[in-house]
Amino acid sequence: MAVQKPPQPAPGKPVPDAGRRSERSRRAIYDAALALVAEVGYPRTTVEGIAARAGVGKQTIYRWWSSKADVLLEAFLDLGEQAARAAGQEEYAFPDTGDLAADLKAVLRATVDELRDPKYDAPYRALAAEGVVNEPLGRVFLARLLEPGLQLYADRLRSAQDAGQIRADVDPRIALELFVSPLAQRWLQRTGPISHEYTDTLVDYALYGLLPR
Amino acid sequence: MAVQKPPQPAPGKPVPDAGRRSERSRRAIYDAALALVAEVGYPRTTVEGIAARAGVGKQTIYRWWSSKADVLLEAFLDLGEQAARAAGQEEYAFPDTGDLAADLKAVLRATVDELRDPKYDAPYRALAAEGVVNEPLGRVFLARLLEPGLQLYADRLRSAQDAGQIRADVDPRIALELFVSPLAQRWLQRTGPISHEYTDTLVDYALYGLLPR
Amino acid sequence: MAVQKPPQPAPGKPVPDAGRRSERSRRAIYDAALALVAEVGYPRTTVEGIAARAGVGKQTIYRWWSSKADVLLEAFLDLGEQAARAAGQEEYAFPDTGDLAADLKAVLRATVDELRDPKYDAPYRALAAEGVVNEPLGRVFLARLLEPGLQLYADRLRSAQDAGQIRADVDPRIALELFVSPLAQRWLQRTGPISHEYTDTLVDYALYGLLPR
Amino acid sequence: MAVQKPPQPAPGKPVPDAGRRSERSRRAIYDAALALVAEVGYPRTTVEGIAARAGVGKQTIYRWWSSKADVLLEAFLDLGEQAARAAGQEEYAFPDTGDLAADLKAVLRATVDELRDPKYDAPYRALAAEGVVNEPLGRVFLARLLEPGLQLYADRLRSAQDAGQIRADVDPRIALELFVSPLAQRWLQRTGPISHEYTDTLVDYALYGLLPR
DNA sequence: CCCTAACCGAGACGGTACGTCTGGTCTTTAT
DNA sequence: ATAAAGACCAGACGTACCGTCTCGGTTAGGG
Repeated sequence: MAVQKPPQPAPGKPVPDAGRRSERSRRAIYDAALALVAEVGYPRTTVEGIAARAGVGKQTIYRWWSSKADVLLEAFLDLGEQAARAAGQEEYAFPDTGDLAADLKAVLRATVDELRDPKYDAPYRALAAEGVVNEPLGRVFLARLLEPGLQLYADRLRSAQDAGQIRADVDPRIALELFVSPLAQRWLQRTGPISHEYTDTLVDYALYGLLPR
Repeated sequence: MAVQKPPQPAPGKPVPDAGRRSERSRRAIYDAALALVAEVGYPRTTVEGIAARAGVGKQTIYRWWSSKADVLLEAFLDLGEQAARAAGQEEYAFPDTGDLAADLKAVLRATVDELRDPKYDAPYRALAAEGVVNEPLGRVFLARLLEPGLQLYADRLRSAQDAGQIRADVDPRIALELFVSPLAQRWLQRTGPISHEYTDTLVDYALYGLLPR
Repeated sequence: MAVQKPPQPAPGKPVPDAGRRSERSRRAIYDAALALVAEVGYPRTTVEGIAARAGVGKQTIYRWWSSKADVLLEAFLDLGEQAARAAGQEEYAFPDTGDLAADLKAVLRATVDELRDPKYDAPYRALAAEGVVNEPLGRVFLARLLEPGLQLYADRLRSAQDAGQIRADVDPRIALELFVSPLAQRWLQRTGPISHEYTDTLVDYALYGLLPR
Repeated sequence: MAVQKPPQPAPGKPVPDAGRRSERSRRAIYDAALALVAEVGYPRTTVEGIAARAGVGKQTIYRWWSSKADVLLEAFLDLGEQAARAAGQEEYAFPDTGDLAADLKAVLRATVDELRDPKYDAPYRALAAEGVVNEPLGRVFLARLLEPGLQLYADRLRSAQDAGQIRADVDPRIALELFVSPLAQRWLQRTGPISHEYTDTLVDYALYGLLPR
C-alpha cells in the first residue's frame, strides 16, 4: 500500500519518483476525495469521480495510491495534520492537571465534539467501516489514526498510577477502553446518542472501579 | 427495504405476492450468500454470484431484496433463528445465578467464542461495516441483531440492582456498555486480541465501579 | 407453429383443446397486438405487453401461439377477414373489364391506398420484416397474405393471354412481378415515394413489353 | 447514430475521440459481428456475443455504435469496401458494351450470384429486414448500400437513351425498378427462386416495353 | 541551454457487475 | 381443463467503474 513510506522495490511496478510529484494534484485529490465523501457518501464516491473533480488523470491517482480507501485515508490524515498545524504544535498533549476524572472528561468531551462535526464524521465513518472489512487498511487506520490517541490515554493512566490514584495492577491498555470504546460504539453503530453528559457519566461509572481498594 | 415489515404500497413497484414465494429459492439464496461471504469476503460477493450459486434468476433476488446487504442481513437473521430453533427455545435467556460477575463473564466468554467462529465472523463483520456507513441498514442491524442481546444485559443489571448488588442510580443501558463495547471495538477495529482472560478482566475492572459505595 | 391448423400430436407439448378456447381472449389479444404495434412499433411490442393490455395471462398466449410474430400474423389475417366480411363476399375478385391496363392500374391504386393507411402499414411492415429473417414465418406470410393476391394477378394475366392481349409465351408468374415488385420495394425499402401516378407509370412502362410483337 | 458523418455535438454524451480509436478492435468487432450473424442468425446475435467473440469490452461497442444493427451495417459496408479494394479500383463500373440487354443481364447475373453467396446473404438480409422496420437505419442502408448500385443502373439507362436505344420520355429511376425490384422481392420475400434464367427473362420481358415505338 | 526522461491530463481499452427487462415455463387459484 | 395471475430461471440489455494502457504536453535536471 502506498501508505507504507519506504517504497519497497516492487518487481512488477516501476517505482514512481516522488521528487517529481505534483503537489497541486495531491492537494486537489485530497480535497476532491473529502468533498465527495461528504456529499454523496463513501460507496458512491469513485476513483473516476475524484479524478474528474480534481481535474486529474486517473493514472495520477493509481500511481500514488492503491485504492479509493487509500486515497481517503491519506486525505484524512492530511486533514488532521493541517488542523494540527493550524492549531499550533501542542496538539497531541493530553491534559494532566492532577485531577484524572476532570482530564478524562475534558478529552472525551472534545472527542464528542469532533465526532459530531460533519466535516469529520463522513470520511471518518467511511474509513472505519472500510477498515472493519479490509484488514490491511484497518491496520493502517488503527496505527495512524487511532493508536496515537489511545497511547495518550494509556500514558495519562500510567501517570495516574505513578501518583497512586489508580491501582498499580490495572493494565492501562485495557482500562482506557472503558472510557473510549463505549463512545466509539455509540458513534459507529448508533447504539445511543453521544453527548458531554454521556461521556461524563462514563467516567463516573468506570473510573471508580479502577481506584485503589 | 424488504426488512421493513409492513410492505408499504410503494407507488412505482408492483408489490410481489409473498404467498407465492418459493421457499426453495429463499433457502438457496441464504445459503449461497453466507457461503460466498465466508469464502471470498463481502466486497467480492456479488448479487450475480449469489444468484448463480443459488441456481436462481437475478430477478428473484431483486424481487425480494433491495441489495446484497439486505440479502445478507436476512440470511444472517435466519441463521440465528435456525440456530435458536436447533438449540431449543430458551436461547435468549441470560444466566442469573445471583453472582453477577460470574454471569457476565460467562456470557462474554460465549460472545468471544462466537466472534471467533469464522462462520459468524465474516458475515457479521460485513454487516457491521455496512451498517456503519449505510444508516437504514445500520438501524435494522441494530434493532434485529444487537438490541435483543443488549436488552438482556440491561435486564440482568436491573435484576442486580433490585438485589442491591449495584447502585440504584446506575443507568443499566450505559453500564452494560462498559462490558460490551470494549469487546465490540477490539473485534471490529482490531484494537487488541479478544480472549476469555480479556473479558474476565473487563468485568473485574468495570463491575467494581458500579458497586454500592 | 400454431398457424398450421392440424395440431400435430407433438410428443412434448400437451395439445390444447381448441374447443374450450376463449373467444374473448383471442379477440383481446388480437386487438392488443395490433394496437401495440401501431403505437410503439414492432420491436418494442412484447408478449408481456400484449398480455397485460389484453388482460390475459402470458400462458394463454404461449398456449396458442409460438411467438409474438405468430400472434401478429394471425391478428393481421383476422383483421383482413373482418374487413372482408364487413365489405361483402366478393373481396378477392380482380376486375376484368377487358381493358388490362385499366384493371392493373385500378388494383395497384387500391394497393397504394392500403399501404399508406397507417392501420395496415405498421403491422404489415413488421410482419414483412420478420419474414425476411425468419424463414418459417416468412413462408406463412407469403402463403397466407401475399400469395392469394399474387394469384389473382396471375389469373388476370392468363385471362389476357387467352384474349390475345399479351404474348402466349409470357409466364404470368414472372410478368406480374413487373407491376407488383417495384411497388413492394419502394414501400418496404423506401427507395422512392409511392403514388397513383407512379403505379400508372409502371403499368405504362411494363405492359408494353408483354404485348404481342 | 455513428453512421452519420458529422458527429453532431450531442448534449448528453461525451463525444469520443476518434483519433484514439483502436483499429484492432474495430476489425475484430466487424469480423465477430459478420461471423455471428452467419452462424446463429441475426436475432440470436447479441452485442454481448459480439463483444465476447471479438475479445472486446461491451463499452467499446457502445462507444462507437448505437445498436447491433448499426454495428452490422458498418461491418457490411466495410466488407464491401474490402472486397472492392481487393478486386481493384474499377469495382463500381457498369458495363457499357453498347448492347443494353446484354449489359443488364450480365449485371443481374452477378447480383444473383452475390445474393446466393451465404457470406453475403445472412447479414444483408438481416440489415434489409431491420431497415424495413427501423427507419433511420433503413435510410442509411438505402443511401450507403443500395443507392450507389441503383445509380449505376440509372446512368446506364440514361446512356442508352442518349444512344436512342430506349425512349427519351422514360424515367430511368422508374425503369430500373422493372429489372431490380422483382429480383429483390424474390430474394427478400422468397416469392420465387432466383437464377440467371430468371433475370434474363426479366430483361426480355421488361426491356421491350422501354424501346422506341 | 537544451535533451530526455518523468509526470501529467485525458480518455480508450478489456473487463465485471450492476439493476432492469423480457422470454418462455411452471404453479396456484378460480371458474 | 382453461384462464388470469404472476413467480420462476435464464440471459441480454445498456450503464457505471474498475484498473491498465496509450497518447501528446509540460516540466524538470543532468550533460
